[in-house]
Amino acid sequence: MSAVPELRITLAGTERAVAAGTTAGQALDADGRTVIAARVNGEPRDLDHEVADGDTVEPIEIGSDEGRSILRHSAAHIMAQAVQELFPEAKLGIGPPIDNGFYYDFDVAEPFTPDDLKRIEKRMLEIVKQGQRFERRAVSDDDARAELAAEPYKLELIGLKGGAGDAAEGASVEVGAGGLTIYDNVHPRTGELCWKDLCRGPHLPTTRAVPAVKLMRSAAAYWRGSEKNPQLQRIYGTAWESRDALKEYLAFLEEAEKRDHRKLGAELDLFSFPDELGSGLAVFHPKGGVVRKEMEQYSRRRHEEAGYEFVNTPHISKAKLFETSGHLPNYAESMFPPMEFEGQDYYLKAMNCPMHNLVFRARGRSYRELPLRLFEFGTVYRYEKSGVVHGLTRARGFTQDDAHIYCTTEQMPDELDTLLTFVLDLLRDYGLSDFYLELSTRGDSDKFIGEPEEWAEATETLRQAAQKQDLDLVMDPGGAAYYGPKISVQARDAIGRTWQMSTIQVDFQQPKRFNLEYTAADGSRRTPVMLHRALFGSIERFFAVLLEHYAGAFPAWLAPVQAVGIPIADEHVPYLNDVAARMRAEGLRVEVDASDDRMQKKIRNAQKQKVPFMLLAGDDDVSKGAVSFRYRDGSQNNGVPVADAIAELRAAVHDRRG
RNA sequence: GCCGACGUAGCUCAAUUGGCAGAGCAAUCGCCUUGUAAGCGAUAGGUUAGGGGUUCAAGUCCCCUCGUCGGCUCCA
Repeated sequence: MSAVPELRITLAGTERAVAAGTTAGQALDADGRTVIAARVNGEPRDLDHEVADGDTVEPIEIGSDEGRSILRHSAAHIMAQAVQELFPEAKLGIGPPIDNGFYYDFDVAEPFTPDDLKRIEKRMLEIVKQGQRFERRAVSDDDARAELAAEPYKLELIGLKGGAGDAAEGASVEVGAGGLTIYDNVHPRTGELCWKDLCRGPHLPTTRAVPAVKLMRSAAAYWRGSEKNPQLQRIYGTAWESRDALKEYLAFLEEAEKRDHRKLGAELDLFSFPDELGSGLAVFHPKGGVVRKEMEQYSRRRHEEAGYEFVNTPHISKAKLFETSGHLPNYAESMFPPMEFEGQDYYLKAMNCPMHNLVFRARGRSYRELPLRLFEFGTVYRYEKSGVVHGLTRARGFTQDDAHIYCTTEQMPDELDTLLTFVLDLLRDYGLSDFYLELSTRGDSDKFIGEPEEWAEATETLRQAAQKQDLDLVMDPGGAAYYGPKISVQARDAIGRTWQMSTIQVDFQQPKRFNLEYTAADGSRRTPVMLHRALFGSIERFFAVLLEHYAGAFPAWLAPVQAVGIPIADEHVPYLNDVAARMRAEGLRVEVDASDDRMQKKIRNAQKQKVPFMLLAGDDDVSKGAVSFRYRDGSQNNGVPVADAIAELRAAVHDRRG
């Protein structure tokens, strides 16, 4: 590298001279293990990409988001190579990096077995050990077609190039916007070509730069994401910048499994899904009922304070109502089939809004009544496809905390503003604190109805309301409901997973379809704007989110049993019964464990039920008129006078603390 | 709905690969029990998801139905 400098590049913010032919890796002095790629003028590139005069070159580290994507994409290549070595008939689909890992789709005669996955993973580790080089090569479309003649799916992707919007998710990693490139995997010593794939890149310099990789599962997936296409076999894997990072990820998965609300629901005796009822239909047990009742009561109180009026509507209706609302033509297949009697089709309601519209329309409305906020815990039934039901988060019958707000166009900005603040405040009260907002807008599809100007205005109003909150705002183009744009509140839970919580939707359509009117101050008749909003989404779903967020250890105000009295010996039971009675008189949910079990066993049982407070009493406590606290975390506070203990419980419940 | 895996006592899991359905926990009964996560004993609990088939013999093999799980698609 003693040649006369010929190029000037920018490195770490300072300009530097390098010889012509210098690669990004050389410029960065990259080791290929921690710095595994480069960003050249903002574009990710391989380390052996030659820099040009005036380039800005930055390192990409393997542990960064971008670095992990490159690592995972490279791991997907390695997996595909292993698969084709072991299953020469396998045809390649696509293989992009995804959150926490990667996948690759294959067309094979037989689905992969867990045993196959083990063999594939073993072969992958051999490839990693070999240290094959990833080498980039530009090809013409025709050459690519010739080289990939045996890969029908790749040929299809080449044909799609340019029409990127049409391509399946992930296909852009194969064929970018520019010319086609193929990556060759080359044996480091023999120079032998081991494998190749159509790919935009970039990649790790060699397979050896994969520090930790593991195959997770296989499953079928439709080619290019369409039900109409054949199903390919997808293998999911994960790859990380270190063994420790992989271990941490696996521990996270284990923790998520422990928190699974379906599992906790059974362990804590909260709810169940009896087969006799049918798929996706839950029964809440007494303990789950307590949690649910507390959730509802608090919500109801806050809604009352916020000016909502409570309505009740039936569970079934003549078909005509849902035709008027516009739901039946569009969404008949996700409603339960109708029951027919008295010459009419009756449907189970899948949404509450049409019924609320009827409440609005029941009499003449004045502008003085607006905004009119109608609230209902409305139970709806949706015929979810059999493969999608999932515990309480995707059920076939569930109760929405549903409200519809009718207001004037002029009132809408203020209403949205206070609504969003109200929603976030309430979610915080339930213990969620980490949010971002998503704004879902109209897409190209013809499923969206209504005037573009109305959409634009509503979208802008939503955006302004969102921006007043000091939260990140993510755009979701095409994600709107067919009748209007929406804001949704996304919450991160205790272990960092995000859940879509509340939605706020603007609807210009239904007021028109239902001929909703109010009389304005000047005596004219006008059509109100309608806002749909649910905070929990569904009570069941929110229940599940809280259950997983708290890992079953609900804060005292929600806990089914807030305290358990545990006697040291039988003779202390009457004393604890008396303490418990005093606490119950204060509205606290307290039980005494008077069973034949030993005190240690009782503690274990209460601990497993995640009861917030254990109140122990033996001779010491009885003589002092006290109880000894044991908290869920194992800590203790002994000899607390009963009056203080009651005050402590009351305060914890009142403040909605642990 | 599609692909795959799975379904044994309330729960978690056995059953030597086609040869007598069993254990721990939970439940019930009894004995015992003074300090922070399992005291001891006994009893009861099953048409092996349901139905059909192959076989001298089926929890085990085959087919159908139902359900669950993991994905795909979908989520107004």
